[in-house]
Amino acid sequence: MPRPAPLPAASTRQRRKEARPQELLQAALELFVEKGFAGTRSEEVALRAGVAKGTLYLYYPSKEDLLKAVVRENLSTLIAEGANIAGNFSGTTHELLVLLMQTWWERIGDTPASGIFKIILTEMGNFPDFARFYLEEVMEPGRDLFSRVLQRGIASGELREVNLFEAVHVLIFPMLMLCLHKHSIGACAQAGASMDPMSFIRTHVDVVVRGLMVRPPERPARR
Amino acid sequence: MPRPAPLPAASTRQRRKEARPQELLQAALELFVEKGFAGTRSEEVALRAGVAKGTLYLYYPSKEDLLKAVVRENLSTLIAEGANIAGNFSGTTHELLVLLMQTWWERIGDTPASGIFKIILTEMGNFPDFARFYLEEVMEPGRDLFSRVLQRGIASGELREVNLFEAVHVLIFPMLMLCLHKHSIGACAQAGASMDPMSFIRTHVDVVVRGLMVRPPERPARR
Amino acid sequence: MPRPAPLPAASTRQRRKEARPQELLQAALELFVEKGFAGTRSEEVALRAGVAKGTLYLYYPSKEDLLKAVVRENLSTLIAEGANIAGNFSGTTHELLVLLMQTWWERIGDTPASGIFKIILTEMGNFPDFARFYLEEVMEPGRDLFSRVLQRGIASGELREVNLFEAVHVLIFPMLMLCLHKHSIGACAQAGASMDPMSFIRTHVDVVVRGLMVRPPERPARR
Amino acid sequence: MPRPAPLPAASTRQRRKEARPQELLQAALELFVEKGFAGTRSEEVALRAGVAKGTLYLYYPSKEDLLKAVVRENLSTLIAEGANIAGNFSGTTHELLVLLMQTWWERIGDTPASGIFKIILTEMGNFPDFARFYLEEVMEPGRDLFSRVLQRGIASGELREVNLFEAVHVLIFPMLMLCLHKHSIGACAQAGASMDPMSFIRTHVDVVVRGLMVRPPERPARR
DNA sequence: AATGAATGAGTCTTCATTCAT
DNA sequence: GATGAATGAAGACTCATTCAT
Repeated sequence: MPRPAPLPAASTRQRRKEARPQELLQAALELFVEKGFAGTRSEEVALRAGVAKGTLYLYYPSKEDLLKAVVRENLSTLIAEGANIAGNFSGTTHELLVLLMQTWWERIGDTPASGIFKIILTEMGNFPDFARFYLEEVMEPGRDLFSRVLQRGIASGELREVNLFEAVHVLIFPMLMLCLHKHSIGACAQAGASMDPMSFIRTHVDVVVRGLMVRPPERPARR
Repeated sequence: MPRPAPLPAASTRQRRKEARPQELLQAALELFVEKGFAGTRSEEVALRAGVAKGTLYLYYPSKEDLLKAVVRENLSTLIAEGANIAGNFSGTTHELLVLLMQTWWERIGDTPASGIFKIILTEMGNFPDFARFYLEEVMEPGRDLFSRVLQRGIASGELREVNLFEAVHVLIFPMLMLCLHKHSIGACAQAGASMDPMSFIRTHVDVVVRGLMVRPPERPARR
Repeated sequence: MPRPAPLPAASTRQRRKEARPQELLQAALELFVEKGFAGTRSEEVALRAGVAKGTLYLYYPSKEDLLKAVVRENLSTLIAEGANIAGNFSGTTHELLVLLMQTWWERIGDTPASGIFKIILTEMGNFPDFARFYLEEVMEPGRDLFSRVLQRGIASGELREVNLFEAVHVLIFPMLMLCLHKHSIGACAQAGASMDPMSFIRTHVDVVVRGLMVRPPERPARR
Repeated sequence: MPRPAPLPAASTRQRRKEARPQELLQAALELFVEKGFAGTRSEEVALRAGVAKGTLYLYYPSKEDLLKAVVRENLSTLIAEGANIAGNFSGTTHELLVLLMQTWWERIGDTPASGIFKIILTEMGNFPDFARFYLEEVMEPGRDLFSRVLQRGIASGELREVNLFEAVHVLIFPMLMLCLHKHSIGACAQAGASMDPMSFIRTHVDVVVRGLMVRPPERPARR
């Protein structure tokens, strides 16, 4: 990919200016996840983003607006990723679920964006529009995605008939807890034997898919 | 000032006075869960407990101490219940797990004490001793309990050999999410189709235990 | 001066509490007049009233509300006094006007309440409801009062027919300027020969009433 | 980029540059009058003058200096006009006073410069040098001017002997109030019946001069 | 010269905590 | 013990001023 134009290379100031919103959102996400929204001072956010107190307010008119921007930013990431991953797939349902979960972990779980779940969890009560936001834009699409996958498996005879709504949550909940865990206990030094997320995901999907199968393989292939 | 009636019950005032710490802890738990620790005004706690601002400080020297008392109180509840539930049991591992989970939900999940998980999750970062507290007194005992149950199942030939540590989390994580869910989305009016926890727990344990079985029943017994 | 009743003498705290709003309004009036609303720090008001910063906010939810309370308080004083002064009077129009003006000066002009005119003047632009407030509750009643007095004089043959609206302002404007003057130049040490307000008022009314008379006295009685 | 037209007049940019200080002072005067000095943001001044925030500081080193320049500028206008208006006059004192007042209104009262009185009034307390400034350069010359006019009238037998100092203020105060009025109530939409200043001035001078006359005309000539 | 992004001192306001009653 | 008036440290936000472009 040749980059023929030597580029006028916008001045440092200009370049910073364009990057600012992202940098501030990044810093805010981290701090809101670490210390909570109310527990984070707006100056801390600015400082972590490498600017002064006042600069924050050039980009976001209030701390609350900053929070909203953080949520919007990271929620749309989630939505986009979700839709993206669904795609066309032709393997077994088991394989599809493993792929979905692993991809999701790589793209979100293993990313600062994973912190958004903690924010949503804690601030949904204080900012009711987050609830609508999250339900409509994330939870429902996510549930639908997994519902369709399970239905596909049932239709193909791979899986037995179960309460879809509940089964979907059996699949999803551990993934969410993995994110929450990462930003709570996982962030504490004391935490002993930590889990390898990828390995956990394989075990999780393996156990759940087996549990949903009409008839599991005679001889467990792996592990 | 004679107190003529020896009375089996202390005076109302006396009774209230003795109940105060409990009432304050109760109010604090609720508010800390709803709005977060930093987002809760100490006067709110007092008011919800039916006393004046100053009274709170007669019982707890600071808001932080109040939080610590809330956590200690509810964590010890957790511990006590945990030890209580384990007990001697002679049925199948599946039955034992269903019993454990249902009992746990009845005693804790369906109780205000379930909010403690949200508090722990959000405040662990700000109050590092909570981490030690929680890890040593709750998580490890809990993990051990379920580890032993699974090992029992493996030993008896019911379950296949899996990574115990991970399998335990596949069992536990959805239970924790159930609590967190209850205090976030579950508390929002907008939340659509809500889940019946008891039914979810049955499905969850059913799916996971099947997924862990050496060879699941030829004919699914239920559902 | 006997003080027969030993008086239950409400506790100092209680007594202060009841006096607070007044004391704060008093301090706020003074400072807003001296330095303008925007130029006065809310802490200054509190300090001048002898309380701490935070105490102000126990009584008035914001600096702006404090301003509104100051205006309301002093405007209602004005209104009350105005109605009071009008009264029944049986002397000449000249005498009535002198009495009105002198009373008004004693009750308001020579009082901290006189500062309200400066506040109204400067803040009317920033707080449009003050305009309505002042117009309806003060200016119009005041204009009406003086209009009626002049009409009385015209009806009795004392005064010639003039444009009432304008004549009223010829009477009123110097009185208002006297107040404004007192809180601007009058408050500056450098101001040289200062004016005796009472004397000025006599001269003012004397000149204006003569100027309005059908035929002034052959021989000026005084001065 | 050729600039073909040599142009007899300096480039637009040049012209604008030379006009800048005036434009800034004009904008500042308006805003300080509307919202007060403390209530005006320096950026607003720049924007109203059509330049960017920083440009203001190329001309005035601080907001306070800007205020001082505004006051100086408009005070010297006042002084110049004052001296200008006095002139040689040969009619009656009444005619002279009407002429003086009307000219003053045309040149100042009906001009943005009239706002200076509001600024002086409100900022005299915060900027004590304004007091000296205003007293020495405006008030005293003004008082002297009117004093001389009245003395001329007394000397000529037109006017009776009165306390000159007070009489001068009876003449001046309504003129000042006219200006203040224009920038407060007069600027509010709600204000009902507004006054025609020129008509008011005639009535005012008429009434006051009659009131000062030794013996007013047997038959009032006008109105 | 002109701009406007950035700064940080200064304000308003909140709220944990104290203490006279 | 209980109260709630009072306090003042702390935090959100503004805006005069600077300075790189």
